[in-house]
Formats: sequence, structure tokens, C-alpha cells
Amino acid sequence: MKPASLKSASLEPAAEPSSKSSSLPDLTRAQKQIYILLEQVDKALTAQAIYQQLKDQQRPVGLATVYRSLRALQIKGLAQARALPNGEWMYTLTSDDSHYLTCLNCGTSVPVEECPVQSLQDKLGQSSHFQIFYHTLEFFGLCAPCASSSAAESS
Amino acid sequence: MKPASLKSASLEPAAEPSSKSSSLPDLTRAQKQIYILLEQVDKALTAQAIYQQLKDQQRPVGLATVYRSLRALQIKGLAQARALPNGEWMYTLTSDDSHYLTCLNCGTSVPVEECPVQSLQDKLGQSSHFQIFYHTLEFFGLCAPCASSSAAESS
DNA sequence: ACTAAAATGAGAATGATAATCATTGCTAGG
DNA sequence: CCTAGCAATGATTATCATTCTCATTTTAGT
Repeated sequence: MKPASLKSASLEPAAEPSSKSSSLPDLTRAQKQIYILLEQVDKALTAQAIYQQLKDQQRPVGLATVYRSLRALQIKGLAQARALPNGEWMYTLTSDDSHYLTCLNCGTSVPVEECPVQSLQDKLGQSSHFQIFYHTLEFFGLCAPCASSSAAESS
Repeated sequence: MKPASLKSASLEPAAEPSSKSSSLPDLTRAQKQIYILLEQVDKALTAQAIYQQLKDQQRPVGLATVYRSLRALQIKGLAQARALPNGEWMYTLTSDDSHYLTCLNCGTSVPVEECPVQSLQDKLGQSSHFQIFYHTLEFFGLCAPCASSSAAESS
């Protein structure tokens, strides 16, 4: 699972035509690649999935660098993370303000459209000493099938 | 805030003095111990901390069982988990409806008092097919020291 | 170009959580 | 009082996402 020595040095360093990504703040090469990928796919990805997709796109970024870059993007306020019940993390750009309703038993996840939090976030941004980039809001319980099954009985 | 019921290791199979814990649904021994502990300490604990505290209290529960029981308590709607940026999970009873504001750089976490979400949760409980137990709401950004330092510069 | 600092990649290390499996402890018949 | 069946538990091991280490490459400034 690791044949790609594929030195892209000979190829063009990086020429992404994406309208938005052209006006990005100072990001490193890896950070740019990840930002652009998240923008393209427009859905949440795990770090491992990001690593894999970039490799598939012939624009490989080392796994360690993927993690480093995701943290950097978070601190720059460009990316956000949400933890799944199974311990994995999914990343999106902060422009994605989706929220979810997740089943604690089977992990099924459905999006929630509404969000009554933005005004509170704005308020906190002023009253607290934090510079707030994003918030996560998630609902947990049991989906219909799991609730009706013996989910709550088994230990 | 809880007058630690201090149940001596007498022998009674289950004589929980705590007003609340006496009316617990059918929980296994380990689940009861964990529930009572979370009730006593009245703060979020990691699974490892729960394991350690129960051992210290001469009421040891195996680590594997701690994890199993925490999952069971979640599915029963009695406990909830929140993930920290460092990958650890903290557990509390669902009666705890705290929310936090967390620094992405240093991990500092301060509680947020208000929560505009409950009404939406109630509504989703009716419109969706989920049985909702709890929600997590967390704000992320940079605390004042981290924001002023070079946090956002370093990658 | 030359040098220092930052970024990156490959592989190893870490550590929390999950899985395995043998043992223990209930519980219902007999 | 026994005992089979089964859930619960504990000790250990396995897993695997994430982090660390360090050598190498790239970038920025002069």
C-alpha cells in the first residue's frame, strides 16, 4: 500500500484553478491540497480518507502531514472536526454548518437542518475572550429500528 | 453537593442510599457503580479515570467492563460522552447539560451557561424517528492568549 | 546561489478503545 | 440443594487512528 514514490517535483508545483482557493491566506502546499479537496468533495472526510483521496488524485500528502495540516487549518479557522461515536474524526471546512442526529447503537446519522445557535455564538464571541471559529451541535439517541429492537436491553 | 453515601463494603447486594440511584432501571453491578460514581463526583470523567477511581474506592471494575458499561449506559439514555480535541472522551450523566467553549490550540475549556437548543431537541424528538437522549453543543476557537500568540502562524 | 528555518514524508511509537476468551455469578428447573 | 444455561466480568491481547521522531526536501531571505 505504498508504491507511490511518484516525485511530482517534475510536474507543476501546484496550480489549482478553483476560484475560492486562489484567494486563500498563506497556507502550505499540503494545507492547500487538503483545503481544495474538502472544498471539492463538499462532505465530511476522515483524515485517512483525505490521505487516500489525495494519493488517488496523484497529489499525495504524507499521512503525518495530513494530520498536521488539519490541525493547522483548524487553528486558522478554516476547518472543523466532529467526533463520531466510534472514535473517528471527520473534517469539513468551517463553511459547512451542518448538524447531525446520530444513533448511539448503530451509528446512523441524519442531518438536522435547523440551528438555533448562531446568535449565541456571536454573543459569546463578544462576551468571552475567545475568538470563536465554529461550533458543533449533535443530537444522540436511538434510531427507530434500534429503539424498537433490544438495543437498550443488551449490555 | 452529594453527601457521598459511602456504602460500606458490607454485603448488601444492592442497597443504594442515594435517592436517585435507588430508582435506577435494571443495571448490572458495574453499571450501577459507574452511575453512582458519576453522580457522586458530579463532573465529567474519562473511562480511565472512572476505572481508577472505582479501584481507589475499593470497588474495582475491570477496564473492559468500564467501557462496556459506559456504552450500555449511553444506550439506556443515562450517560453521555463528549470528545476532547486530543481524542479522549469524557463521560457524565445525561442529567448534566453543560456546554463548553474550547481552545483549539491549548485545549482550555470554559463552560457556557446558556443553551438555546432544548426546544429544537424536543421538536426533533417528535418530527424525526429518533428517540433523542441528549445533545452536545461545543464552541471552538482560540482563547485570548493563544489568539494573540503565534498560534495561527505555526503549522 | 547559500543558509536557516519551516515543511514534509516514512516509519516507529503511543495509547485509548475494542475484541477475545476463560471464569464467575445469577436464575430457573428439577 | 444441585445444576445447566446464560449473562456479566476481568485479564489479557489486538487494533488502529493519531502522534512522534528524525532525516530529507522545500521555502524564504539575503
